[in-house]
Amino acid sequence: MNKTNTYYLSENSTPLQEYFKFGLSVDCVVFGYHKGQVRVLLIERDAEPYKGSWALPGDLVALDQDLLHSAHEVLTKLTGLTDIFMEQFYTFGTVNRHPSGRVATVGYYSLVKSDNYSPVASSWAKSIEWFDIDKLPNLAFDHQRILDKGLKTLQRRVRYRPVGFELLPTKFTLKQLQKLYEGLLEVEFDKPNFRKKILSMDLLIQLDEVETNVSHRPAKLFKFDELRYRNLRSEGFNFDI
Amino acid sequence: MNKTNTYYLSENSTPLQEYFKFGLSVDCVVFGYHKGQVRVLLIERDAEPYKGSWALPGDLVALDQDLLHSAHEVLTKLTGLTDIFMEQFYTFGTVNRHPSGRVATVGYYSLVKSDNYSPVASSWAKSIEWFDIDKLPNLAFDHQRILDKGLKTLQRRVRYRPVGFELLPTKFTLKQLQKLYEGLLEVEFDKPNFRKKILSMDLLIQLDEVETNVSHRPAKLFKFDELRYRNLRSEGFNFDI
DNA sequence: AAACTTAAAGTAAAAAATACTATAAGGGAA
DNA sequence: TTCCCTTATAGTATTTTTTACTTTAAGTTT
Repeated sequence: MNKTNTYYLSENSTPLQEYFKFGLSVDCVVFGYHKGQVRVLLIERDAEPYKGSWALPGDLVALDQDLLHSAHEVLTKLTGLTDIFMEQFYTFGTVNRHPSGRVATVGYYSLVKSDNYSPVASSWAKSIEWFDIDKLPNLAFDHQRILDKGLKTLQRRVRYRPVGFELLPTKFTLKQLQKLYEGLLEVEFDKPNFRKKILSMDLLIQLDEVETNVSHRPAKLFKFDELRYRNLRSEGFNFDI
Repeated sequence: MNKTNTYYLSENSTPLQEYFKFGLSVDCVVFGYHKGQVRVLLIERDAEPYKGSWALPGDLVALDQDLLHSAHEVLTKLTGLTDIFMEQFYTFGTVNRHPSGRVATVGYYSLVKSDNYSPVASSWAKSIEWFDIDKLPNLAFDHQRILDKGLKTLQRRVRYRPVGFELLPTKFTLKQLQKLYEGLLEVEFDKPNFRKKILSMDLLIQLDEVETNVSHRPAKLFKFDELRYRNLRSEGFNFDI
């Protein structure tokens, strides 16, 4: 039996409504940054299937809901966060990825300061927790694959967009910035060279302040020059770390 | 009425089966390269909705079919091409993007040699044609948006993946390769330096053949070393032009 | 054979990345 | 107060990569 082209012309015997039986879900890979460590937000499922397993926060999309809206709703429900930048990265649609039916899931990722709030488990999650990216439990469904792909996307995009600056306080030291990128990209940079590279971009404004409460020479504080970044971008500049 | 979390715990009144009414489709943005011009393959619809309009080749996915498989099937049916590198780039799922129901569509793009064959319109397409990327007709559904996003993805990815090699004959000269990338990226390269850069990647096998039917010194022919590319990739090598 | 065209190899300067050294500025302990 | 410790910041030297350009080679055309 030919199952293709059904929609555009009824050339085969499969009725149209047989195609409209997909479930569509969103899964959110919420990355958090805290003291040099990248974490990811997971929930412990309190429902079958995979009851008791850890999983990415996600949910089926309602018929009258846009995808990004759905992703935001999931995130807000689980973490209380609103207005978080989220971005789609891939859609996973293998036939047997879900035991309860044919469900394709659209992956979204976001990046937040994980020490800014405490996520609260909602009703369908037994608990919710941050996990360091290198100490993950076994995950439900194909969520490990989704997480991996999300992490790769994050690491790629973080190199070409100054997304990372959003994870720091408004005033920060170059060391903090370096630690941030080292944590996100899982690499180490040479300190003097990292300084040179960042400062040569001319994207930071040096403040007349230094850090306090350190038992050594305090570092100067900087802030991100967002206006200048926008100007440079429009001139063809590409942020690249 | 709370419509969320239905799947994981029945906290609200919407029955589970109400969520399984999505249609899922794939749309293929098939780019072709011909004499310095980038083209895209479009079909003229011979069925409602948008009967008579031009559209991207695409179709609903059957419940027992994987996404990529579906995309390949569409492409094969319309163009006769098989074993073409195709890649997912984005999923479009706006609530009202499709007049006949809630349909989310997964976008795939591919790159082919457009002068290698003549695509044949299949039963549900009145005609099929190559359009230069800057002379497009009005498109059905949200296909213009899908095409735009596909083109942007292509231009980004073509820089750091040897996708472009798919557009050349198996045996090609370095000049052909250069012209190809110049066409795709809309830039010009210095010939000796382009040579050096490409050859230093060690991704080409030099053949014992030269081009024929040219009225000047014939160039050596090369072929792409796919095995070596896979090996290099796994060692962390990144193609970058 | 000379002129012409393009391939292919080579070379030298400039720029960028990398590795490392030196100095400065604070706090803490003696 | 002075010396020591730590980390910030500045600076330098080396290597690697990119860029611009020159030379030589190998074919065809006249």
